[in-house]
This record gives sequence, structure tokens and C-alpha cells, in this order.
Amino acid sequence: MKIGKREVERRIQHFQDVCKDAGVKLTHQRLEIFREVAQTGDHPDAEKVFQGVRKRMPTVSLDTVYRTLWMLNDVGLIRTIGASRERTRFDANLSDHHHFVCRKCGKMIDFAADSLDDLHTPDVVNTYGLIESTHVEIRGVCHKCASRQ
Amino acid sequence: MKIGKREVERRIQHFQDVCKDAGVKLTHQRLEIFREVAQTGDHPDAEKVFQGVRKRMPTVSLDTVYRTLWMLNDVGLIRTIGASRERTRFDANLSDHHHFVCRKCGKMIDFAADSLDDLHTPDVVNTYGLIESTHVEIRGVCHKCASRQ
DNA sequence: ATAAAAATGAGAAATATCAACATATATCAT
DNA sequence: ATGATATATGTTGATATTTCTCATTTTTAT
Repeated sequence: MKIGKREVERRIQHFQDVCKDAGVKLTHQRLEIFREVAQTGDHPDAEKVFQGVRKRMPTVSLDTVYRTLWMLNDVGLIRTIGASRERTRFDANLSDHHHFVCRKCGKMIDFAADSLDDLHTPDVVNTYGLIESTHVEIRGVCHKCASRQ
Repeated sequence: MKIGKREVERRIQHFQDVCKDAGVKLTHQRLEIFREVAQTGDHPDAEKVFQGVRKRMPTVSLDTVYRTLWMLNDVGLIRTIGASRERTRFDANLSDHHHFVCRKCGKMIDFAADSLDDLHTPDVVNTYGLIESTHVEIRGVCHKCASRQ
């Protein structure tokens, strides 16, 4: 999936505004790294982003890609998929429960909610595979991180 | 959060049944590793599980912990939180969309679904932090992995 | 244009995860 | 219970991923 040119421009404009507000400097590297993520419909990992940016900016370093991606995550311009800044974690509780995840520190809190337990899954998902479980992930910033601003 | 003794026993019984069905051998190590995950309400990583099991079984190896956790995941006794068997991935699409994730290969498919876009979030979650987004993660086994049985 | 603050690149280091193989153990048929 | 067989374990080493340090460069505000 590729994102339309118009939409990419819109995202980049937004990116520039947010950088200014957050007081982070607008460098070539950051712009190109953000562009790379913004124009992809996929969910690239750092290495993939690095490869893409490198074509247009051969001197960029992998470390800058990492730093920039986490910075973009911190200011809320992109988000991570899955465990944030942590290693793989395991859970033996297979019954219905849901998660609140802090975007800053990765802290995860379980909660139960009957209203979220029996969601209607769209038919199209059945064409992807056999469904085993459904759960809701709520993302945001935990109080501790919010107050440490 | 600690899990009740009764519930842990129930999970272990289930573990033994599933191992038998799946034709995997029931070893001390596996039992202790499963017990460790089953009695924790947290979402431990492999290292954490290793530390816990080690207290009761000092000779266990970290690698066995890894192998066992993935085995337990493969037979569906536990699940991973977040990206399965992959590196951190990033997404610039902050608008509403949801994910189907294959438990075996980690493949992730985006889908849109109006019916899932405006879920009612329980009040308790507001006490955890500031909510920014909500999305649904549907887990299962993709067709490719299912047919490769 | 200049100074101050922040970002970058390069390479090294730390961390996490996985693989190979020789040895040990569980399971199953007897 | 016993022994054969397939599978699991521990050890060690390799690989992959992510972060750190610091000298240099770039951006931003003046």
C-alpha cells in the first residue's frame, strides 16, 4: 500500500508544525526519515526505513534513523506497533482482557471490560485467517509520564 | 497482580493436556517455565521468566526458556504481547485502523472497520493516563500458516 | 553573520535472540 | 519395570538489534 502524494504533503506539513511546537530542530535527515515512513503504507522497521532514506541521502546513519523514529514517537507523529522499546513479552492469560499502553515508557496495564469483549469482527478478516482472539489496545500517555513534562 | 493458586492449578492441568495432544514432551523445565508465566499477572520477558524459574531450578538455561516460551506460543498456551518474533516496527498512519496478526509468522494485515472505530472506553482507563488512540488487534493463524500444518 | 544549543556520523559496546551439537530425559511398546 | 527411540536440554558461540560516546556539523535565535 502506497500513500497518495497529497496525503504525504499534508503529513509533512503537520510534521514541520509539530517539530516547531516541540522545539526540535528541523534537519534534512529528520525530514527525509519522516517522509519515508509517511509515504509507506507498510509498517517498516528501522532498518527498512534506513534503506529507503539512504537512496536519497547516502550519508545518513542508522543510528540517526533510530533516534529520529523514537523522537517522532515521543512527539506523537508516528507510533510503534507492538511492544514499545521493550523485548518480547509473554502472557498466560488467554481470557478476555485489554491493554492500556503508555507511548512514552511502554508501561502496560491490563483491564477487563465486558463492553469490549464481544466485538463484531468484520467479515473481511475471516479471509485473512482463522481468528482466535480479539482485544483492544488503548494507547496514550500514562500519568507518570504526563506529569514528568 | 498475582494469580490465585486454584487458577494456576487449572492452567497447569490444561498445559499438561495440551502438551499431550500436541505430542510435546512434558519436562520439568517446561512445567516450571509454564508455571512461572501462569502465576504472574505481569507480562514478563524471557529474561524475567528465566530469573524466576532459576530460583527453583538453578540449572535451567536461558535458551531453554526461549525455546519453551515460543513452543508454548506455538501451541496456543500463552501469547506474545506486541510484535511477535520481529523487531519494532513503525507506522505513520495515525488514523483509525486495526490489525490482524498471525500468531505463527507474525504477519500483520491492516484493515478498516467503522464498527470498531468508536468503541466506548471504560472509565477506569482514564485513571491510567491520557488516551490518544484505540485500536483492535485480532489474533489468529493466517491461511498460509494454517495450510502449512 | 554569530553564538549557543542541539543533532549527526562513525565506530564501538551492550543487549537480545537464536543455532549447533553432544548429552540427558521422557515416552511408548514390550 | 525396561530398553529403544525420538525429543529436549545445556553449553558455547554466533548473529542481529539497539544504544552509547564523542568529535564535528548544522540549525535556530539574536
